[in-house]
Amino acid sequence: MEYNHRDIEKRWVEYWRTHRLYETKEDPSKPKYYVLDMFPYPSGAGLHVGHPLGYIASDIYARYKRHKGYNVLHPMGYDSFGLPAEQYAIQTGQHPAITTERNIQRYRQQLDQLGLSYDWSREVRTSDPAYYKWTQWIFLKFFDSWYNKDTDKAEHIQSLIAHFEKNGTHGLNAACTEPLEFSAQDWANFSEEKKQEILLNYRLAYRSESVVNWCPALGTVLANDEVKDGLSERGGHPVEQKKMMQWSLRISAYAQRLLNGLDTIDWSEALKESQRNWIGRSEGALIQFATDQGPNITVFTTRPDTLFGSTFLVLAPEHELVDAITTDAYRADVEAYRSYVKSRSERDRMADVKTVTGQFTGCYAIHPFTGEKLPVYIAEYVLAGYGTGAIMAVPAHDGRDHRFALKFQLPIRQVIEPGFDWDFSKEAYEEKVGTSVNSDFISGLQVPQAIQRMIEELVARGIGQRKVNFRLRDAVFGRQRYWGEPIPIYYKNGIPYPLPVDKLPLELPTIDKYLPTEEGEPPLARAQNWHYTDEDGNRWPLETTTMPGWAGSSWYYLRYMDPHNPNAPFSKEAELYWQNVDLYMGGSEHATGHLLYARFWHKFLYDLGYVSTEEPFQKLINQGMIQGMSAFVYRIKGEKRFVTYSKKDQFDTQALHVDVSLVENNTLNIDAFKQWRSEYADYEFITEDDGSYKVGREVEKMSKSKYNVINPDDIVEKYGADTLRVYEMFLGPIELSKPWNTDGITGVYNFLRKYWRLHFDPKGNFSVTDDEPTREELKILHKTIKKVTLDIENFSYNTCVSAFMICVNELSALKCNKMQILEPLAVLLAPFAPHVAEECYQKMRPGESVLLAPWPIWDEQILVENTFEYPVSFNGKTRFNLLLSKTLSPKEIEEAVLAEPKTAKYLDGKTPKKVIVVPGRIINIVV
RNA sequence: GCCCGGGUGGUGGAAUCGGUAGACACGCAGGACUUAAAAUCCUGUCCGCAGAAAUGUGGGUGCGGGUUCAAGUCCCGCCCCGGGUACCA
Repeated sequence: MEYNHRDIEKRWVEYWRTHRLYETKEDPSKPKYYVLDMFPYPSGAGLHVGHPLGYIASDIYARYKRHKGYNVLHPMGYDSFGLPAEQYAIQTGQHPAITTERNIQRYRQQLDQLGLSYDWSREVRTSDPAYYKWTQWIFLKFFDSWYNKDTDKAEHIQSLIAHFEKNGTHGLNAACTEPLEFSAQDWANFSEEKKQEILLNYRLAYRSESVVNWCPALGTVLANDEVKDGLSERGGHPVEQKKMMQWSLRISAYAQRLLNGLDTIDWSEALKESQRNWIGRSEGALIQFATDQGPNITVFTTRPDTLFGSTFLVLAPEHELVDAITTDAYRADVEAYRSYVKSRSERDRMADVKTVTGQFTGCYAIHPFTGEKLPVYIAEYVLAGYGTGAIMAVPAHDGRDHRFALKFQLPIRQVIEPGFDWDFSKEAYEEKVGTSVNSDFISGLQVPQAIQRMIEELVARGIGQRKVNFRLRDAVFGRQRYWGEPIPIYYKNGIPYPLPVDKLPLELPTIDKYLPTEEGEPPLARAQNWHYTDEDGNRWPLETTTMPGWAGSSWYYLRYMDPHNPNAPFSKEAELYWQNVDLYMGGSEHATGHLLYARFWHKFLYDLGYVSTEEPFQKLINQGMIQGMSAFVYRIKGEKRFVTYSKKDQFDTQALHVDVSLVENNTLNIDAFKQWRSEYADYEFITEDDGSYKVGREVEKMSKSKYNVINPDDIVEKYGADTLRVYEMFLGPIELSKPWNTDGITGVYNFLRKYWRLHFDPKGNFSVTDDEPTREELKILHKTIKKVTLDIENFSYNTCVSAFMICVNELSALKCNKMQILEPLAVLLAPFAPHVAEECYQKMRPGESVLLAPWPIWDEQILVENTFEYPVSFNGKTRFNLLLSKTLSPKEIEEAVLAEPKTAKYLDGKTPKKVIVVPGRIINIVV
């Protein structure tokens, strides 16, 4: 009998399930540890080999922590609202809930095969009304809250109303959309509608105009990645930028706290840096410019010290003052330019710096100090959403302004002296280092002092103020889609009101088609009876947009703590026990989206007293992406012939993706290919000289459409879950991206067989003995315990696997079959290959699960070495090794090495200048 | 464009603190066992050059510079690849 993974894995999966070893209860006698994976979107393509990378890595840690005596929460669920299911529904008419359910079942089946230690009794699904009831509940909390900048936290809207009743806006310091001013008397006299409108200006969930990709032909809003080169990906229709009334969440109120919190959590510096950049705090000033067309223009600048170098102003084309300042002579040109900009996405506008475009408005601003007339332009490189949507251009000290000035032949005026030669006609000098020149009262000051002095002067003259600006924008929260959480709001005379809590969940209605209405209303507008009937029997229309994909994923980690609670999102007790996630594993593509939104929701819930921690995820690890290795065949254009890779350049060819399952060692199975694509059955193949057809290869994202998806099922079937688990960890560091390649999998499979054979004789009989281990065997074991323990703590799983291989190789060479060695080894291996470890462990300790065994501890005494083989190098080049006692002092080592006959040879008669001795490391002789 | 990663043999990768570059695997080559194959086991394998071999010798961690007794590791300037860029999740 040989190692039989099918038999072993089936048996122990069943055992763990019936013994409920993965289920977790709150247990105050043990320390808690919460290990979480970013839950997947259950796509129709099923799980691919990239998904398990993070799941296995976190599973190993969860299992390790259980061995270490922690009460581990390790749940899993599904982010089951999303666009692909809706797309599929549009095409087939199939309700997204049905396809989603089917996909989830497939995911579950695939996850179950991998031996992951999830507590499935805690599963959550974002599209389940029992879950999204609480997503809606949290939304209503946002709606009922405002942000008090004095207490620096969210408060109930009642305290704002109380403030208005007492003082109006006087003394109010609140996050808002527009600054407002009114008295307590005014407030008392406002109509109900007016009051509600004012409150909306302060609520954390509010409505405002924001810009979207509008596709008139499809009658819907598109995501940026549904737009390619200004056309919709579906159908290729033109897409324009359009302003639309939308729900937003006031995340900007939390910008500073989101920034500060980063210092308290254990995430990679790279990830934190991404979030810092995304939040984008910058200190500067607002400066007002008078114009010859009436209205003042307020600009935001981080470089008020360069005000004297400003030679023109630029407004975002969408800026609200554009109409007011444009002179009649330029109105037509300005309109034409604005319609051009409408066709450009924000990303195009930022990415494309080579094409400089803009339009003069005919308006001139007045320089506040020199009185000089500065032309006012509109240009796409100024974005409406950042700062005030208007800038003072300083071409000498800003690259974008410089390019613009060259294109429109505007003056470039140096106001900072870098202290070395600089050709301002060629390039802007952007560094914040140097001395102010040509700048009146700040001339001679260094940049930081010049900035301060300028702001003081602006404030003194009443034409400017100090301002901290954040790049972080409020998060648009409405989607023109069907497959998302309905927003629990109804409208009375156009004013939004919250649905009473006892009406939650507001469930998705059934509709005939998953498309927008003919009038361009979102799909929910198709629903019959999409109304709220109040206590008096009045019917009010309900909100028709739904929540974005990130709504449900912003708090799911809290629901796992108490997943079936019908009365609250989670109980106070469960929250106090589990607190927050200790280890969060997921892809780096979520660096600024999900991870910022979830932190924001968490802080909001903290302000309201629902959670007891300020940050949701203490430690976070990004697993790398497993990429696909796409294969290509080359069709000769206009002919019925394919040409092999090495000869493709002799023809004009077109590369076509070919399914990677039809390729082995870069050789295409031509018959299988013809069967796969019958339209190519009569094609001719120009092959290599040996008659084979070689495909081209390219590393790409794993995707169904690229025919490069590798599914874990076949590997589990052929080699078993343990092999897949160990292999994926062996591939390299978890945070590194790499293409999937099964070439090395036999090495891992052989290792597990070799491990198994330590316990069984060639006939398959269990053959472990109680003999006392030798010192050498103990040394191998303890070396491995140390290495594996430390490497798990560092999440360096690939080197753990190497350590296991070395250990098993060495034990095999010694023919070691001793229980005192193999029992601790089984515990060490259990997090990585739980099935085979359980098989071997239970042979040694019948009826006891390896999952519950305590983690072995290494004995440093056994590992002590008293000699070290020093590499001896000459001028940094290693020449030979020298075995010396570890007890020698550096001086004795130096003497020993100089006495060594080989040393004389490399000295070649010269005297050493210097001998560097690092005890226990290296000897370097400088000649 | 901007922000964040990454680049080491034929391949995946190791080198945890600036201290022997290439651990552990895959692949390849040779050998043992076998009628044969598979499986297994053994040996070799960064690249040149010299040598029958032992060995000697030079080069080498994307490219170009620098710091240091010593650089894959630190610093400066480039090149290439991947991810994100606010309605994919």
